[in-house]
Amino acid sequence: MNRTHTNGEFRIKHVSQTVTIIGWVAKRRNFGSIVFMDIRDRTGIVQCVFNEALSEKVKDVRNEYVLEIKGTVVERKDKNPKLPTGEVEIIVEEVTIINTAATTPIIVADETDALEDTRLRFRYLDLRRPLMQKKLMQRHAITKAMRNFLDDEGFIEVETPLLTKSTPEGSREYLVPSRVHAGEFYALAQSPQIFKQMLMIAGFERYYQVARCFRDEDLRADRQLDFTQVDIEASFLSEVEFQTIMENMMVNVFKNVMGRDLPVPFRRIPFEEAMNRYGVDKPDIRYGLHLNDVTHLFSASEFKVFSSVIETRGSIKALVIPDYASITRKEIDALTDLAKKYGAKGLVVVKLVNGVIEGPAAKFLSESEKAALIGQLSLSENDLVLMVADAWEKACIAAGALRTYFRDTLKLVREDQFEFAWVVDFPLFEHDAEEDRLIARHHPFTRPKEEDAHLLDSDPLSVKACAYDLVLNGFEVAGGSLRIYDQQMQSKLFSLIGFSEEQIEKRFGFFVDAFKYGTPPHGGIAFGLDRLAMILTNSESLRDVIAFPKNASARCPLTDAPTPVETKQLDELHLTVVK
RNA sequence: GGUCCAGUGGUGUAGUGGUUAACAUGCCUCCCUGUCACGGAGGAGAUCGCGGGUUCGAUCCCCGUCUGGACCGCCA
Repeated sequence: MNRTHTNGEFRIKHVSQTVTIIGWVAKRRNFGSIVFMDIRDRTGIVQCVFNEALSEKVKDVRNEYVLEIKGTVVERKDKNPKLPTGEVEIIVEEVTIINTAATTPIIVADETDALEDTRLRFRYLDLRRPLMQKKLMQRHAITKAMRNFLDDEGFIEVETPLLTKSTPEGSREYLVPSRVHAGEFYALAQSPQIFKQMLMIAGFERYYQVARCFRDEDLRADRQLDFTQVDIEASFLSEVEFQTIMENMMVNVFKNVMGRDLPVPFRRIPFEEAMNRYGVDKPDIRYGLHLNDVTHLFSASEFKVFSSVIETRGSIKALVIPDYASITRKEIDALTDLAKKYGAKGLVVVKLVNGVIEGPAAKFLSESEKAALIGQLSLSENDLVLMVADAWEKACIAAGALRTYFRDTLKLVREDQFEFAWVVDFPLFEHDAEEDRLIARHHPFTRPKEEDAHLLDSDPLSVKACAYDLVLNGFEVAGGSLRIYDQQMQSKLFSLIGFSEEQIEKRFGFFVDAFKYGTPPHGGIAFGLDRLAMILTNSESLRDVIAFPKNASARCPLTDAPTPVETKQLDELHLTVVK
C-alpha cells in the first residue's frame, strides 16, 4: 500500500506535506459536518479531520475500522499536549475504507475497563492497546540487547531439542507420546541444561539460546507453563569472570532499553547472609528493615515458645518496625496469619512504649531479657518488634514475609528503583523430608566448592556450591552455577542424591559417558526473560509481557486449550484415557 | 492438594429476602464546524454463572458445582 508515514511520527516539520497513512480508528468525534478521527498504528495516534464534503462518506465508520487516508498535514489551531503528534493534524482529502469492524467487547485503549480474563479471550484486541504494544516492544528490546551483547562477546546461538528425554528429577515434565514407538514418551525440555553442557564438551566455548522451556507445575503471577530463558554457558571462566560478563550484559540492557546506567559490580550476598538479613534467598535490597537474630538473648528463657526452639537449636528472628507501636489488634492478627502461612507457628509481638516493653508477649519475658532486647535492637520509643521462633530457615522465611509486607504497606520502594544483587555460596544439597534423602538444591550438575569437597561424605549439608542467583528487586531473574566436569565427581553427586548405579546409567548414562572425553571446566546461567521483562515494564504479572499466556488454571482463554482429542488421535498414539 | 476473594445488560461495577434490578461506559437514532474521555436529546440491551435447599416469595440466606483471580504446597 502507498503509506508514506507512520502515524506516530508527525511533528510540526511535516506541515504542508501531502501524506498517506493507514491505521485503525481509535476514536471518532462527530460534529455533523466536521468529523475528527484518531487513527492509530503501532507507532502512535494522529488526528485526522474530515470536512463537510467527506463527512457523509465516513458517516458509518466506527471504532477499529481500518482506513487508508490521503491528506495534508497542517498545524493545529488547538494543540493537544497529551499527544506526541498533538501539534499537527491531517486534513483528509481521500479516504478508503479497507475493512470494517464489529463493536469490540473491550475498549481498545490504555485505560480499558475489561478484566484480565476478558482481555485474554480477545487477546488480539487487547494487544492493540498502545500500553500492551509498548510492553511487547520493550521485551523485544531486552532480548535484542542481550543478543547483541552476547554476539559481541563471542557467544553463538545454538538451538537444542524441545522434544527430549524424560529425567524425572526436578520439576514435573510435559510428556509427549511417541506415535512411532508405542508406549514410549518424549519430555518437553524443562531447560536446555544437559544439551548446553554437551555443547561445552563439544568445544563451542561460548553458547547462548533464547530457549523455550516447559514445566508442568501450578501457575502464579510470575510463573507460566511455557516460558523463555536466555540460556547461557561458557568454558574456562571463573565464577567471578563469568558473573562480570553477565553484569555487563545487564548494564547493556538497562542502557539500551531504559537509557539508564547501572552501577557495577553488583553486590554479592552469601546465601546465609541473605536468609539472615532479608529472610529470603532473593532479597529486595532497595530498602532496609533488616532481620535481627536475637536467639542468644533468650538462651535461658522461660517462655516456652522460645525455650523449645532453643532446645532444638532453632532461631529467633526479630523485625523492628519503627514508630509502629499503635498497631491494631486486627493488623497483628493479619501479620500472625501471614507468618503462619509461611510455616511459622506464631508471632511474638512486643513494643516499646514509655520506655517499657509492652504488648501481648511482654509478660513472658524477664526484665533482663527486655533490657537486652532494647539494647540489641537499639529500640526507640514506639517501635514495634515482631519475633518468629522456629527452625532457622523457617524463622527466616516467615520473618522475611513480614519484611515484604511492610515494604508494600509502608511504601518503602519506588517503582523506578532497580537494584541487582548476586546471591552466592548456596548449599549444594538440601534435605527432602518427604523422601528423607539429600536432593540437589540447584541441580545435580552443580560443582561443589573445592574447599568443601572433603565434607561430601561426612557432612554433605554443609557443603557449599559454586551456584549463584541474580536477583532484582526481590525476584530471581537468573540462576546458574559452575558445573562438575570430572566424571568421578559427577557419579559421586548422583550417588549422594540416592541414585543407584543402574538409575544413573539409565537416566544420565549418555551424559556421564560424555565426561570421559576431555570435558572443559564450564559453567553458565539462565535468565528468566519473561520475569525480567515483567520487572522492567513495571508489570503486575508475567502475562502482561507474554503475547498469548495461559491463565492461572493452566488454560489458554483464547484457544481454550487444552481440549479433548479424537479417539483416532489417541489410537495412533497408543493411548487410552482412563477417567 | 489447600486457604482466601470474586461471578449482576457488550464491558466494568452498585444494590436488595418482596413493585419496573441502579450507575458508568459501550452500542443505536437524531442534533451540532474545533473536538481530543467532545457535548446535547432519545432508545435498545440482564432468564443477577449453574444445580439443589430454606421460604408464601431467593439475584440476595444455606449446600454443592463450575469459572476466574491471589497465595501456600509445588516450581532440580
